[in-house]
Amino acid sequence: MKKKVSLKDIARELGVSAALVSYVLSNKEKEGRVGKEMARKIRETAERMNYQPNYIARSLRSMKTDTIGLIVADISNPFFANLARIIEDEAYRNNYTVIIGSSDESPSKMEKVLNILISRQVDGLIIVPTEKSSQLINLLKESSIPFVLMDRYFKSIPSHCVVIDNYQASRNAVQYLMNKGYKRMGVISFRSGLSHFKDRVNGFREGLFHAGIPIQKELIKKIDFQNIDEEIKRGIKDLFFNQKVEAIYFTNNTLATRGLKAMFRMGIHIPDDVDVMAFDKSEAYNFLEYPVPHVSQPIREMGLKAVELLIDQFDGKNGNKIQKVLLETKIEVNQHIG
Amino acid sequence: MKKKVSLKDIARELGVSAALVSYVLSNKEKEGRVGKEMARKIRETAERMNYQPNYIARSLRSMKTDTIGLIVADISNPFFANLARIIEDEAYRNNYTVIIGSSDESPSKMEKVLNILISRQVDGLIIVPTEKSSQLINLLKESSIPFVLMDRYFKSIPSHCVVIDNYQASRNAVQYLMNKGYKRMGVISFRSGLSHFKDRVNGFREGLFHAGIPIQKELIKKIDFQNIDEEIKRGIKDLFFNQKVEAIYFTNNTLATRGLKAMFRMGIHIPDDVDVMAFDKSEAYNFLEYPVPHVSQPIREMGLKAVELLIDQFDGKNGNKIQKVLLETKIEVNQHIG
DNA sequence: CTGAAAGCGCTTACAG
DNA sequence: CTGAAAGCGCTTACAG
Repeated sequence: MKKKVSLKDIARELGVSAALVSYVLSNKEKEGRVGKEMARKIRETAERMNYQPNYIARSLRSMKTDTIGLIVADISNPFFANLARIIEDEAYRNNYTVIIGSSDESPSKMEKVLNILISRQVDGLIIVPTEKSSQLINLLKESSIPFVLMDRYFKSIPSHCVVIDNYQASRNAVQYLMNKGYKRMGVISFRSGLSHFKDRVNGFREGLFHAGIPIQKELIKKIDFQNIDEEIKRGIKDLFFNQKVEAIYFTNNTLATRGLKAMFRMGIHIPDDVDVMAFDKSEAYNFLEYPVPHVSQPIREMGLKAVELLIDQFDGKNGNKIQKVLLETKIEVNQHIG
Repeated sequence: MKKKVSLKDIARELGVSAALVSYVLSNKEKEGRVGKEMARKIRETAERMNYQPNYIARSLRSMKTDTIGLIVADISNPFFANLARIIEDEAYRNNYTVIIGSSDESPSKMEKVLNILISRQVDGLIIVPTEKSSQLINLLKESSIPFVLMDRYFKSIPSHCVVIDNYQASRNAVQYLMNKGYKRMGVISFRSGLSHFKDRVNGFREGLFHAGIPIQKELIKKIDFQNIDEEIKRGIKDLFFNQKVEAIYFTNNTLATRGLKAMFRMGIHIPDDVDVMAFDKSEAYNFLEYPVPHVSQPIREMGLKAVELLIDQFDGKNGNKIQKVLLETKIEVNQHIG
């Protein structure tokens, strides 16, 4: 185990003070204070001894860790994995590293992860908050640790956030289906208090309402997180056989892929028997005879913007003004892999 | 901005030394040194003042950060995302956090990420090494920072690693196809020096060889990372129309999903026109009429084992003996979502 | 049972 | 242009 070289080692080697070495190696602005010749020597020696600054010591002094905590629902979900990748790249580009944690949509798990990340002194957090975590977010606000909510937010808690306009996205989706001539449509969503699912269902409902199409409760299926495949199958059966809908709208990619799979297994043909519309894209859509129209989220913009809003807070930009970024979605019909 | 309370604050509050507080709050073994009554008071006060230990300071002292660096090819790839999730959970369970970085299969990017993680003083690393990174791994070995290679390794460099038996997996896959009565088969793989792709192709080749089936170069298609869709299409066309193979073997999930998609678009029917076999699972398989037989990797075991091997190194278990874990794969035919 | 002190490696205000 | 010193918050060997 080789001992790592420290500032002091370099200083001793050259017979100068550690302070001087620090100025040359780390404190760019004040480097002018040091003699050109000495600066050169110091840099040379540091190179030769393969000096690597100790970030921990630096952090203790500076009260900054250059680390961002990222809490998503589940990093193994493609949507969050993609988001994480964007954030990772953007963070590295700004000289930050990223510590990840998954909440599994559980507020207690989220609290646990949050506390761990805070105790690790992350400079700030990007959070996809779970259902029923508004209390926690309120507490976080009081702690004055910079953070940005992503994908979801709480209407009752003003906070920096980057979300899409879920309501409008669903309105557009319904409009798209109505333009195809459909009048009788069903929606399959999660039984969830999360704002984005609510907004998606509301957009669907109100889109129909504004078109003068009566809204029936039976056309809105709410699926439990726990028992997705069973409930989806039941929902589709009812919508298709009993309600005789012309189209089904799935409010996220999990529901869409599972639902499409179920329809496929049941021998229901798309779009002849019934048409579909999905929220989010999925690689699976490529394997259907019929391209699946879907609401496409600007994942890249979301990630970039979240990092930007966080770093703006570090830099004290925008004063104390809460930045709420609402991104547009679009409807895509043909999906290209990679 | 509320100042965080420190050990000293608690000590002052109670009129004792910071050392005492530290013993009670952190140094479980030596807590016996402290009076029961005083210990109670200290704990109570810490609770009341909402004391949170400063990990940075602790790390500086202890030379440990309780952080694991994870370098994968691309966190947005489902295989690595799943792996990352297992590792994340297992790390948290052992009181470690995880910093992630993606290499994009580029050795220079891998080096950059590696250096960043090392400078952040991670206690150890779990690495999916890129092609041509053996030099880098050798350097890492000299640095004596604990690490575990995963998914791939270098035969020339003895190091802790967790991999599957790619060669045997392919032998099994070929056997599976031969049992179905096929004699003329093609394989589609990447043009890559990575050991696992080589082993997969070799297993295929030798499986045929041992069965006395002549091996023709034209049956082995090597695809470039850069231009996957084009080359795959060409490869499949040649295998199907010119070589008239009975089955095609894809050596990973990217190749399989893209290849299947291409076949689907070309109107090639599976398994009537030609049969297939894949490496890795994919959600997309669910949407084919015909279930796709594939080699299934024990992702969970890989992740758990990698963390275990790393922590064993921290604890000085197994002496200096290099632990090379070779996991078994199995062939799965029916895939279940979730 | 408890305290004073050193030190982890760095940064930076202060003094010259 | 350069150095001595304090201090970030913690742990732990030493002394009593």
